[in-house]
Amino acid sequence: MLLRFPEPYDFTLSTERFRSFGDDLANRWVDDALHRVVEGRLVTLRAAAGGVDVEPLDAVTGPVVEKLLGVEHDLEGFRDWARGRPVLGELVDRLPGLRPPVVPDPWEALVTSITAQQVSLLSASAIRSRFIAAFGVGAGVAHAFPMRERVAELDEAELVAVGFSRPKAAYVVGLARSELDLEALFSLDDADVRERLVAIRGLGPWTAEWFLGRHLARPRAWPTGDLALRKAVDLFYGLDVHAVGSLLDPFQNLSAHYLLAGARTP
DNA sequence: ACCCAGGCATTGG
DNA sequence: CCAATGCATGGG
Repeated sequence: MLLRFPEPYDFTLSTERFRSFGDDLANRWVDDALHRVVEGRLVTLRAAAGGVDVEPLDAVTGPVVEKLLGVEHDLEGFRDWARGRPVLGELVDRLPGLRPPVVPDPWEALVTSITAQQVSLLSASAIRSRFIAAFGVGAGVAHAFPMRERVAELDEAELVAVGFSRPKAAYVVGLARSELDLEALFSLDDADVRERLVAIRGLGPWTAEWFLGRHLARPRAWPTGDLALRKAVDLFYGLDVHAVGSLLDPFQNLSAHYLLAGARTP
Protein backbone atom coordinates (compact mmCIF):
# COMPACT_ATOMS: atom_id res chain seq x y z
CA MET A 1 0.00 0.00 0.00
CA LEU A 2 1.25 3.45 -0.88
CA LEU A 3 2.39 5.79 1.85
CA ARG A 4 2.52 9.33 0.50
CA PHE A 5 4.99 12.02 1.44
CA PRO A 6 4.91 15.66 0.37
CA GLU A 7 7.03 16.28 -2.71
CA PRO A 8 9.88 16.29 -3.12
CA TYR A 9 10.50 12.92 -1.52
CA ASP A 10 13.17 10.46 -2.63
CA PHE A 11 13.08 7.16 -0.75
CA THR A 12 16.22 5.82 -2.38
CA LEU A 13 18.23 8.92 -1.54
CA SER A 14 16.81 9.10 1.98
CA THR A 15 17.80 5.51 2.75
CA GLU A 16 21.30 5.80 1.29
CA ARG A 17 22.68 5.73 4.84
CA PHE A 18 21.59 2.12 5.29
CA ARG A 19 23.58 1.08 2.26
CA SER A 20 26.78 3.08 2.58
CA PHE A 21 27.39 2.32 6.26
CA GLY A 22 26.07 -1.19 6.42
CA ASP A 23 22.54 -1.93 7.49
CA ASP A 24 21.95 -4.05 10.56
CA LEU A 25 19.70 -7.02 11.15
CA ALA A 26 16.94 -4.82 12.58
CA ASN A 27 17.01 -2.40 9.64
CA ARG A 28 17.87 -4.63 6.77
CA TRP A 29 18.37 -3.55 3.20
CA VAL A 30 17.78 -6.47 0.81
CA ASP A 31 16.44 -6.57 -2.73
CA ASP A 32 16.08 -2.78 -3.02
CA ALA A 33 13.86 -2.66 0.05
CA LEU A 34 14.16 -1.83 3.72
CA HIS A 35 12.89 -4.47 6.12
CA ARG A 36 12.06 -3.99 9.76
CA VAL A 37 10.04 -5.83 12.42
CA VAL A 38 7.13 -3.83 13.87
CA GLU A 39 5.22 -5.41 16.75
CA GLY A 40 6.47 -8.83 15.77
CA ARG A 41 5.59 -8.51 12.09
CA LEU A 42 7.98 -8.03 9.21
CA VAL A 43 7.37 -4.77 7.32
CA THR A 44 8.85 -4.08 3.89
CA LEU A 45 9.43 -0.59 2.48
CA ARG A 46 10.14 -0.03 -1.18
CA ALA A 47 10.42 2.99 -3.47
CA ALA A 48 7.20 3.75 -5.36
CA ALA A 49 5.87 6.58 -7.50
CA GLY A 50 4.50 9.28 -5.20
CA GLY A 51 5.90 7.82 -1.99
CA VAL A 52 6.80 4.46 -0.47
CA ASP A 53 5.22 1.06 -0.90
CA VAL A 54 4.70 -0.29 2.63
CA GLU A 55 3.67 -3.90 3.22
CA PRO A 56 1.70 -4.35 5.38
CA LEU A 57 0.41 -0.83 6.05
CA ASP A 58 -2.17 -0.60 8.82
CA ALA A 59 -2.97 1.20 12.06
CA VAL A 60 -0.03 -0.47 13.83
CA THR A 61 2.71 -0.23 11.22
CA GLY A 62 1.66 3.15 9.78
CA PRO A 63 2.75 5.43 12.62
CA VAL A 64 6.05 3.56 13.13
CA VAL A 65 6.88 3.67 9.44
CA GLU A 66 6.04 7.36 9.21
CA LYS A 67 8.30 8.08 12.14
CA LEU A 68 11.03 5.90 10.64
CA LEU A 69 10.86 7.81 7.39
CA GLY A 70 11.18 11.16 9.13
CA VAL A 71 7.65 12.53 8.93
CA GLU A 72 8.47 14.85 11.86
CA HIS A 73 11.10 16.82 9.96
CA ASP A 74 9.90 20.18 8.67
CA LEU A 75 11.45 19.62 5.28
CA GLU A 76 9.39 22.29 3.54
CA GLY A 77 10.36 24.92 6.10
CA PHE A 78 13.97 23.85 5.84
CA ARG A 79 14.01 24.10 2.05
CA ASP A 80 12.47 27.56 2.13
CA TRP A 81 14.93 28.67 4.76
CA ALA A 82 17.88 27.22 2.84
CA ARG A 83 16.96 28.87 -0.45
CA GLY A 84 19.51 31.54 -1.29
CA ARG A 85 21.94 30.46 1.40
CA PRO A 86 25.51 29.83 0.27
CA VAL A 87 26.05 26.18 1.26
CA LEU A 88 22.69 24.69 2.15
CA GLY A 89 20.91 26.36 -0.74
CA GLU A 90 23.15 24.38 -3.05
CA LEU A 91 22.77 21.18 -1.01
CA VAL A 92 18.96 21.17 -1.00
CA ASP A 93 19.08 21.56 -4.78
CA ARG A 94 21.63 18.80 -5.12
CA LEU A 95 19.82 16.41 -2.75
CA PRO A 96 16.13 16.97 -3.50
CA GLY A 97 13.81 14.78 -1.47
CA LEU A 98 16.33 13.80 1.18
CA ARG A 99 14.25 13.29 4.32
CA PRO A 100 16.53 11.75 6.95
CA PRO A 101 15.25 8.53 8.55
CA VAL A 102 14.58 8.48 12.27
CA VAL A 103 15.16 5.63 14.72
CA PRO A 104 11.60 4.89 15.85
CA ASP A 105 12.53 3.44 19.23
CA PRO A 106 14.48 5.33 21.94
CA TRP A 107 16.16 2.24 23.40
CA GLU A 108 17.35 1.16 19.98
CA ALA A 109 18.56 4.70 19.25
CA LEU A 110 20.74 4.79 22.36
CA VAL A 111 22.18 1.28 22.03
CA THR A 112 22.90 1.93 18.37
CA SER A 113 24.78 5.08 19.29
CA ILE A 114 26.79 3.28 21.96
CA THR A 115 27.88 0.69 19.40
CA ALA A 116 28.95 3.51 17.07
CA GLN A 117 31.01 5.43 19.60
CA GLN A 118 34.59 5.87 18.43
CA VAL A 119 34.60 3.03 15.88
CA SER A 120 33.68 3.15 12.20
CA LEU A 121 29.97 2.84 11.40
CA LEU A 122 30.70 -0.26 9.34
CA SER A 123 32.37 -1.95 12.26
CA ALA A 124 29.54 -0.81 14.55
CA SER A 125 26.86 -2.30 12.32
CA ALA A 126 28.69 -5.62 12.13
CA ILE A 127 28.84 -5.83 15.91
CA ARG A 128 25.25 -4.68 16.23
CA SER A 129 23.98 -7.31 13.82
CA ARG A 130 25.59 -10.07 15.86
CA PHE A 131 23.95 -8.60 18.96
CA ILE A 132 20.55 -8.48 17.24
CA ALA A 133 20.95 -12.01 15.88
CA ALA A 134 21.79 -13.33 19.33
CA PHE A 135 19.19 -11.52 21.43
CA GLY A 136 16.46 -10.26 19.08
CA VAL A 137 13.52 -12.29 17.81
CA GLY A 138 13.64 -13.12 14.11
CA ALA A 139 10.72 -12.53 11.74
CA GLY A 140 11.84 -13.50 8.28
CA VAL A 141 14.62 -11.46 6.74
CA ALA A 142 14.88 -9.07 9.71
CA HIS A 143 14.99 -9.39 13.49
CA ALA A 144 13.33 -7.28 16.14
CA PHE A 145 15.86 -5.18 18.00
CA PRO A 146 16.61 -6.89 21.36
CA MET A 147 14.24 -5.70 24.05
CA ARG A 148 15.47 -3.67 26.95
CA GLU A 149 14.00 -6.17 29.44
CA ARG A 150 15.92 -8.99 27.84
CA VAL A 151 19.19 -7.07 27.80
CA ALA A 152 18.75 -6.12 31.46
CA GLU A 153 19.02 -9.81 32.31
CA LEU A 154 22.14 -10.46 30.27
CA ASP A 155 25.60 -10.89 31.63
CA GLU A 156 28.10 -8.38 30.26
CA ALA A 157 30.20 -11.28 29.02
CA GLU A 158 27.42 -12.21 26.61
CA LEU A 159 27.79 -8.83 24.95
CA VAL A 160 31.56 -9.05 24.90
CA ALA A 161 31.11 -12.37 23.11
CA VAL A 162 29.39 -10.62 20.17
CA GLY A 163 32.08 -7.95 19.94
CA PHE A 164 31.28 -5.21 22.44
CA SER A 165 34.21 -3.79 24.34
CA ARG A 166 33.99 -4.41 28.07
CA PRO A 167 33.11 -0.77 28.82
CA LYS A 168 30.40 -0.72 26.15
CA ALA A 169 28.92 -3.99 27.39
CA ALA A 170 28.67 -2.42 30.84
CA TYR A 171 27.09 0.75 29.40
CA VAL A 172 24.38 -1.17 27.56
CA VAL A 173 23.48 -3.46 30.44
CA GLY A 174 23.60 -0.50 32.83
CA LEU A 175 21.29 1.54 30.62
CA ALA A 176 18.86 -1.38 30.36
CA ARG A 177 18.79 -1.74 34.14
CA SER A 178 18.59 2.00 34.83
CA GLU A 179 15.48 3.75 36.09
CA LEU A 180 15.41 6.12 33.13
CA ASP A 181 12.01 6.24 31.42
CA LEU A 182 13.02 6.56 27.78
CA GLU A 183 9.49 7.05 26.49
CA ALA A 184 9.06 10.07 28.76
CA LEU A 185 11.99 12.01 27.30
CA PHE A 186 10.00 13.25 24.34
CA SER A 187 8.04 15.64 26.56
CA LEU A 188 11.19 17.39 27.82
CA ASP A 189 12.95 20.26 26.11
CA ASP A 190 16.33 19.74 24.46
CA ALA A 191 18.42 20.84 27.43
CA ASP A 192 16.58 18.56 29.84
CA VAL A 193 16.90 15.59 27.50
CA ARG A 194 20.66 16.17 27.30
CA GLU A 195 20.91 16.42 31.05
CA ARG A 196 19.00 13.19 31.71
CA LEU A 197 20.99 11.23 29.15
CA VAL A 198 24.45 12.45 30.05
CA ALA A 199 23.79 11.47 33.67
CA ILE A 200 23.88 7.81 32.56
CA ARG A 201 27.25 6.11 32.25
CA GLY A 202 28.26 5.62 28.65
CA LEU A 203 25.97 8.32 27.28
CA GLY A 204 27.99 11.45 26.52
CA PRO A 205 27.30 14.68 24.64
CA TRP A 206 27.62 13.08 21.22
CA THR A 207 25.15 10.30 22.02
CA ALA A 208 22.69 12.72 23.62
CA GLU A 209 22.79 15.03 20.63
CA TRP A 210 22.22 12.26 18.10
CA PHE A 211 19.33 11.06 20.24
CA LEU A 212 17.80 14.51 19.87
CA GLY A 213 18.48 14.46 16.15
CA ARG A 214 17.89 10.87 15.13
CA HIS A 215 15.18 9.79 17.52
CA LEU A 216 13.32 12.90 18.67
CA ALA A 217 13.89 14.72 15.35
CA ARG A 218 14.50 17.98 17.21
CA PRO A 219 15.24 20.76 14.71
CA ARG A 220 18.18 22.25 16.63
CA ALA A 221 20.13 19.05 17.34
CA TRP A 222 23.76 19.68 16.37
CA PRO A 223 26.35 17.07 17.39
CA THR A 224 29.49 19.20 17.46
CA GLY A 225 31.59 16.28 18.67
CA ASP A 226 30.82 14.20 15.60
CA LEU A 227 33.95 13.49 13.61
CA ALA A 228 32.20 13.23 10.25
CA LEU A 229 30.19 16.38 10.84
CA ARG A 230 33.33 18.30 11.76
CA LYS A 231 34.95 17.20 8.54
CA ALA A 232 31.85 18.08 6.52
CA VAL A 233 31.63 21.53 8.11
CA ASP A 234 35.29 22.12 7.45
CA LEU A 235 34.84 21.01 3.85
CA PHE A 236 31.87 23.26 3.10
CA TYR A 237 32.59 26.25 5.34
CA GLY A 238 36.22 26.07 6.42
CA LEU A 239 34.97 27.10 9.85
CA ASP A 240 34.69 25.59 13.30
CA VAL A 241 31.63 23.43 13.90
CA HIS A 242 30.51 25.58 16.85
CA ALA A 243 30.58 28.80 14.85
CA VAL A 244 28.58 27.25 12.03
CA GLY A 245 25.97 25.90 14.44
CA SER A 246 24.65 29.35 15.26
CA LEU A 247 24.51 30.26 11.57
CA LEU A 248 22.19 27.33 10.98
CA ASP A 249 19.68 28.06 13.70
CA PRO A 250 16.90 26.86 13.84
CA PHE A 251 17.60 24.08 11.32
CA GLN A 252 20.79 22.56 12.70
CA ASN A 253 19.48 18.99 12.59
CA LEU A 254 18.43 18.88 8.94
CA SER A 255 21.49 20.95 8.07
CA ALA A 256 23.73 18.34 9.71
CA HIS A 257 22.12 15.56 7.69
CA TYR A 258 22.46 17.50 4.45
CA LEU A 259 26.06 18.41 5.16
CA LEU A 260 26.91 14.79 5.95
CA ALA A 261 25.11 13.47 2.89
CA GLY A 262 26.64 16.18 0.75
CA ALA A 263 30.13 15.33 1.93
CA ARG A 264 29.56 11.64 1.15
CA THR A 265 28.41 12.24 -2.41
CA PRO A 266 30.49 15.09 -3.84
C1' DA B 1 52.03 -5.13 11.27
C1' DC B 2 50.25 -1.13 11.56
C1' DC B 3 46.48 3.13 11.47
C1' DC B 4 42.06 5.10 11.57
C1' DA B 5 37.15 5.14 12.39
C1' DG B 6 30.47 9.69 13.12
C1' DG B 7 33.23 8.69 22.01
C1' DC B 8 33.47 8.05 26.75
C1' DA B 9 35.18 7.20 31.39
C1' DT B 10 39.00 7.01 34.17
C1' DT B 11 43.34 8.50 35.77
C1' DG B 12 47.26 11.56 36.65
C1' DG B 13 49.20 15.96 36.69
C1' DC C 1 40.71 21.86 35.32
C1' DC C 2 42.98 19.75 30.98
C1' DA C 3 46.01 15.94 28.79
C1' DA C 4 46.81 11.19 28.30
C1' DT C 5 45.13 6.52 28.03
C1' DG C 6 42.42 2.09 27.17
C1' DC C 7 38.85 0.19 24.66
C1' DA C 8 37.75 -3.94 20.53
C1' DT C 9 36.30 -4.47 15.72
C1' DG C 10 36.51 -3.92 10.51
C1' DG C 11 38.68 -2.00 6.53
C1' DG C 12 42.58 0.07 4.19
